[in-house]
Amino acid sequence: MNKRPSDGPRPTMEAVAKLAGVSKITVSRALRDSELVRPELRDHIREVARNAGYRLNLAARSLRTRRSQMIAVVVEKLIASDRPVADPLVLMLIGGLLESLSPAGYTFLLTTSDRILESDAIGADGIIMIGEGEDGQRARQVAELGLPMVVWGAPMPNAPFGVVGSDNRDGGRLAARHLVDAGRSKILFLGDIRHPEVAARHEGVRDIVSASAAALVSTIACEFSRSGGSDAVTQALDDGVAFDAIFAASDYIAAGACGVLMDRGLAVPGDVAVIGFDDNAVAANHRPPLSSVRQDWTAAGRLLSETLLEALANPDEAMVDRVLPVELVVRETTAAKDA
Amino acid sequence: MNKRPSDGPRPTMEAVAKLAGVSKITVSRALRDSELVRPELRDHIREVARNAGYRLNLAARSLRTRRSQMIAVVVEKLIASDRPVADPLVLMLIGGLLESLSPAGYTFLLTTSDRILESDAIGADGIIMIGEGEDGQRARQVAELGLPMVVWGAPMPNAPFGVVGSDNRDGGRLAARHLVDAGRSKILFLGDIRHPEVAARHEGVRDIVSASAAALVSTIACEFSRSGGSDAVTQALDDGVAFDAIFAASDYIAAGACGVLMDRGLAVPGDVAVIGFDDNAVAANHRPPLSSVRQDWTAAGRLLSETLLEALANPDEAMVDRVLPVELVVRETTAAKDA
DNA sequence: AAAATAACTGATATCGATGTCAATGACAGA
DNA sequence: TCTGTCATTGACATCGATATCAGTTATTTT
Repeated sequence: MNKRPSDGPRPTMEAVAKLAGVSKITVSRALRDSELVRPELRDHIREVARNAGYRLNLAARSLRTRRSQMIAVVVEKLIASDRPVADPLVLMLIGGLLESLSPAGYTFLLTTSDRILESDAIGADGIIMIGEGEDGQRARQVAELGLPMVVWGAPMPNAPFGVVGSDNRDGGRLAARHLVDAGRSKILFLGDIRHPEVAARHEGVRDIVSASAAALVSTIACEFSRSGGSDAVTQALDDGVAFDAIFAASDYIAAGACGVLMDRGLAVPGDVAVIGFDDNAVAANHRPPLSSVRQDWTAAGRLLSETLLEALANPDEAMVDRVLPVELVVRETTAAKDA
Repeated sequence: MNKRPSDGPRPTMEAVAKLAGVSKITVSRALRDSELVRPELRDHIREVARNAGYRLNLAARSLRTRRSQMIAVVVEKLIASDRPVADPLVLMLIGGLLESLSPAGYTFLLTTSDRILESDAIGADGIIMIGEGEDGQRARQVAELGLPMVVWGAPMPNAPFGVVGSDNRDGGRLAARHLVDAGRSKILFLGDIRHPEVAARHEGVRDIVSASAAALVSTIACEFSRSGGSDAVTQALDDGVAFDAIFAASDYIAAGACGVLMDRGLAVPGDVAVIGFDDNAVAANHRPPLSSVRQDWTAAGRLLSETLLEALANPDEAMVDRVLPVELVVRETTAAKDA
């Protein structure tokens, strides 16, 4: 049997040491695979420990070693029903994080930025933050805590933390070029460019239109939600803006936009081509299937944690920002104009 | 200024005590709002602590109090690209958990069942598990760790843990009754009934058909994914099963099913009515909009954590299972047959 | 065979907080 | 003046692990 016999409190190292006839420090070493302990003795101790149902006390270890082996993962808000952070993609990112943090012996503390700022204790060795907040203010505040930190977002000058993010500008370029190639010439941009990542996408779009015959006819700020998209398109239509293509900063926005267009009798992609961003489940399930720009969130998670782990290992070196490539996913909402 | 002046290591209580001219135990009490300390002195100590940039060392506290104030939240797997657990709904649940765990002073450790089982230390005061795994095996294994535990799923007899879940059977009933009311009589059930929650939905459906003129013509096991749904329907069609309604165990399955039906020239809901389960973003964004059975995940999160916190407070009392109501959401895929 | 080296194992102090119980001073009542 | 009570504050031990340095044997070297 490999459970402890009695149901009393769990044994400590001291107890295991007594059972195995050695000192507790030797138990400590044996369990940590130290070469200082004779192999047979080590195995013996391990067996004794297992039979006794021994489990390491993390609090004690952390206190002594001054490392908690925990990483705080900070999200802006979890259930703001329509922010991008409530997206399944965030789960993928978290999956990627788990995948690389766990083998390195780290566990994973989930919080929001509000909470980590107000709490009087942290108990993590480092921070991974998902989304910088408008202008990166939020990230700067969290960085004040003084822990090594990496954030997912757009690179910022003079940031006191590392940044990992998708190549948003290139994403904007890919999408815009695709629209232009499909014969579109009047692009409507939906998204809030105060958000650094969206700003980068916007620049990408401008890179393309300024080098072609197409034009960026209007930019309308909106929330990252279905209703944000519908409202924005409604406004554009009511304002009499003429456009034959929409670049939306998220798939949700794109879906909302499509809905309004079709309700008003405009064909997608016949009259207006639409492309989203993220390539989430909504895009693939949309009718007609939505073209989009895919971000590789699992890879993102891995890269974030790798970057942080490196920083933890070399506290003195400055952190490097990293950029992940994005990929154009062509579906039906961006078919060529004449097709 | 409210940051510590020098960049040395953070001060301990001992240091704060020296600065404030008291003993460290008094500092401890002051920071914990004990009435044992004279109010003015308490305020003074707090100010000194803040100016010194003092932060409580959680490891030390945990070691002494034998409580970590952390709850492990265990998910089956995070990125099995198409399992329900990779659903945004899980994020809502997590949001609900955070919402009630944080005010109670608990933080939140995210892991998978694999990892919690293999690790040699836990460091949490209790466990919340999302999904029991097939037959509840997984949950039983995790329960062996000996920590208070609550799982999200279907109630099980003799479980060594508390169970909180939606009223799946009633969900099955609501959906089936709705289909019957819409004039359907040959229902196809898509979902794996080895999964306890799906089994309960299946029973609910049978409750209704056995009390009406309708029939449950076939039950086909499939994965919780779009492709699972397409495969299952394809099989049913190829086998020559005759049906005019589909109950799918998730919205993804339903979406996959609709795709195949329409590709084969069958109208939804004209020829076949389809209803999903969960009511996630895919359902609302589907064309035509998908009817579904909604689970309130945020409430679920709250209920899970409340149940666990109660168990933590009264270790001796047995845990009670709890059931959350579900709600029928009627959209277009289940319009009446003759309409 | 003596001395030097290697290979293990152990004793002690320590990480930073808090529970327990003792000590101090102020003040009321006898 | 002396004792008892209340209100505060402090000393000490302790939670369970690990770093450091000091032993204790084997093993090799000369």
